[in-house]
Amino acid sequence: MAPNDRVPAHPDPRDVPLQQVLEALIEPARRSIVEQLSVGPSDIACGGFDLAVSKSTATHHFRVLREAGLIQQYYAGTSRMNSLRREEFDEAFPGLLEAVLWASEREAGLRVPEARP
Amino acid sequence: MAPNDRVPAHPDPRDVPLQQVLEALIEPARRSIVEQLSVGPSDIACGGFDLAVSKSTATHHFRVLREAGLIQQYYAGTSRMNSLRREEFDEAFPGLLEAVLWASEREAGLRVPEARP
DNA sequence: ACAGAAGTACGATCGTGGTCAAACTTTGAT
DNA sequence: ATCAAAGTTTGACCACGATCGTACTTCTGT
Repeated sequence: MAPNDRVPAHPDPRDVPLQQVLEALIEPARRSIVEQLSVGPSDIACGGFDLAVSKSTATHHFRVLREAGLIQQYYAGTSRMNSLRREEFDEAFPGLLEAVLWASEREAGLRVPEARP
Repeated sequence: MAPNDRVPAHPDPRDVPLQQVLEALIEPARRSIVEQLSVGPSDIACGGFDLAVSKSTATHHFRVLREAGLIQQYYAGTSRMNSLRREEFDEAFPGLLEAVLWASEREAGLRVPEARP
C-alpha cells in the first residue's frame, strides 16, 4: 500500500528562513514540545505531550514546528507521532537548538546544566 | 558632575528570561541592529543605523534590546550611542547570538559564512 | 457495522506588539 | 537667547497569532 499521505511534506530545514524558525521557537508551548522531544523518547504522539492547551491549538503548534523544519511527523494508527529532526536542523542552524535548549534548561532548574568553556 | 542619568539601568543578561531574549531577537529590525553592531564599529549612534522605521519606532526597538541585555547605551551629547554587550550576553546565553548571527549571515549572502564542523 | 479514539479544519474572538504622528526634552552651536 | 539636531514619550491604530469550540475525518476494536 502507498505510504500514508495524510501528513504534508516536510521542508528541508535549509530552506526555512531564520525568521520562521524563531517564530516557531518563541512560543512557550512549542518550545516545551521541542524540549520534551529532546529529553524523552525519540517518538511521541501528539497526545503524549504535557501541554496546557486544547487539541486544536496543539495541532496548530505541531504544524508550525513541522513547517519550520524542527519536527518529523508520521502516523501510527490514529496517533500522529512526532520526532525531533535534530541532525538535519543542526546542519541548517548550527548551535541554535543547543543554545535554546541549554538556556531553557538553565532557567527551568535555576542552575547551570553543564559546564561550558 | 554626576554621570548622565538619562539612560535607565541595564539589566544583567543573566537575569533576563529566555523568552524576553527571543522576543527581542525575533523582530527583523532589531536583529538588523544587532547585526550591524556585530560587524561595524563597536559604538553606533541611534541615527547611525540603517533602519526603515520612524524615530519613535527605533526608540522602541533600542529599548527592547537594552532591556533584553543585548545592548549598552550611553549619551554623547545629543546622540545616544549603542554597543553590543557581547561577552556578558554570551555568558548568560552561550552560543545563542553566534547561532543567530551565523544563520542571518548565511541567509543574507546565500552562502556559508565560514566552515563549521 | 458501529462506536470511540486521535487529530484536523474552520471560523471567531481577543491580546499583544509594531507602527506612526505630534508634542516634548535635552544638548550643542551660533 | 535662540535654534536646530537627536531622541523620547504618549496615544492611537492595526495586523497577526494564540486560543477555543464545533464539526469533520480517519483509523481501530468489537
